[in-house]
Amino acid sequence: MKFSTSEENYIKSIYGLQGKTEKVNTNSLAVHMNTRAASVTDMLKKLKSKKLIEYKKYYGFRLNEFGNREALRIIRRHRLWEFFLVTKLGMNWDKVHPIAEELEHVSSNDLIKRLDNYLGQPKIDPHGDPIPDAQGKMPVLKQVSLDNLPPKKTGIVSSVSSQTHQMMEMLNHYGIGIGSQIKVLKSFDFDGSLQIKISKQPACTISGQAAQNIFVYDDQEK
Amino acid sequence: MKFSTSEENYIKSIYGLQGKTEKVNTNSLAVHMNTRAASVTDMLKKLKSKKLIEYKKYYGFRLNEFGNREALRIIRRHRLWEFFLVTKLGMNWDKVHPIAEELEHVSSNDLIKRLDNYLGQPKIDPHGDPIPDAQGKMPVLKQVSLDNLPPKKTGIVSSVSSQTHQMMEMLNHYGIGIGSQIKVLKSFDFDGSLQIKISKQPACTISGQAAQNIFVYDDQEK
DNA sequence: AATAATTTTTAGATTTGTCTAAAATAATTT
DNA sequence: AAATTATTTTAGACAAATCTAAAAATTATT
Repeated sequence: MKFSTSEENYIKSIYGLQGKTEKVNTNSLAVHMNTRAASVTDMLKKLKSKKLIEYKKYYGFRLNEFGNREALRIIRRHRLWEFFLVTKLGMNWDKVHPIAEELEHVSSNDLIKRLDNYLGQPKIDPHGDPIPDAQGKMPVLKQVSLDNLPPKKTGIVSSVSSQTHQMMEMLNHYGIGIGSQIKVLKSFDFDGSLQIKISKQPACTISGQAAQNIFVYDDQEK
Repeated sequence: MKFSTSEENYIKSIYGLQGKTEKVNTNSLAVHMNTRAASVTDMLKKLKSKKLIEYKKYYGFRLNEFGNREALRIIRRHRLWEFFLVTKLGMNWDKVHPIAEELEHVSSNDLIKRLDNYLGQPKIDPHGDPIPDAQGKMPVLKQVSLDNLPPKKTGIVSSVSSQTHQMMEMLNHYGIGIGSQIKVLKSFDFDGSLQIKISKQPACTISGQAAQNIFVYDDQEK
């Protein structure tokens, strides 16, 4: 089934809110979407008629099974595009959201399947959020900053906490990017610095400060 | 200035039609866009009020300077996305049009600039159509099928005339893709077969029939 | 429990883009 | 040149998505 851009935006927002509370109320959705309560009510009727939500007047609402599946499909598209924009086009992670907001509504399953493959089936987006798989399952991967990765264990770089010019310069220099496979060879208690190895590159050393700002997830977890 | 998806589609269609005839008439645009003449008239009023077209009632219309610039920006986006879909995601060129139709309306200049760079500033899309540059200039590059490329002259593969499984298998095998730099070392009059060299690969031989279906453009032209 | 305050819904209007049917204009034919 | 035909525009309606203002329902307060 196909949904309009507006419907998709509502679905996504409801999904986001119901994560925190059990049932969502009209006003909070209106605030979250920067619109009026009346507009929300109108859309709720439509989403109900399309069987995406449970909704009782004056009571509250939530996505049903079908609605949740749809939300996850949209979130998957959004996060894959964000990953693309950062890793392939070199945009900063704090700039990609509004563009992914537009790209996520392009509705071709084949496109998304190919994009996913092209990007190497990433599990975590550049903000560190998990990317639902094609079945709508959210990977549960714990991320740790590089200084907390046990030595000899490899991790995949999922995100970096700042994308200042200075930080990016250093990461580029060492060949560290999102998706890089990285292993801590040795950590020095003296100053917290780490000797690390990135696949197919010679070992190098980075400061503890740098390591605190690089996040990785466990390679092996299924 | 920002335009709606619908406005952009009209701009693009007018551009396409006025290429052939001098002024465009309401009915032909309606047919071209699969809509009614009345809808076209409505939109013409809006495009006129936004100063994109010259339009005199009952007479005809055409894009003005500003409208043409806008059309070329849209076409640029469309063709860059087509190039992306074919060269990066491996889609067939005869499948990419409807997806590019959606992607072309994503309106971020930074996105397009980066996409262009990422793709290597391509000049020709996978259908063999020129891609306007950032200033809206259409490159004028003559394309020839590989069997017509003079020996010792290098060309860039711009398109292939069929994307059957069999064709793609062969191209993959030889490492020939859109954007490949290719040189004819020797052509054999006996059967039309060609010995060719693709940059960074050993020389190989392809049949005359294959060569007729591979199009290249002149490397050197500015 | 009655009143006040808050939240949600309805009623009706607006904007964008579309449509059909009818009127206006232009082009063709006799 | 008058009549017929074709094209284009207008008038009025409709669907989607939004809004404001008022009414209805719920929740909180005295």
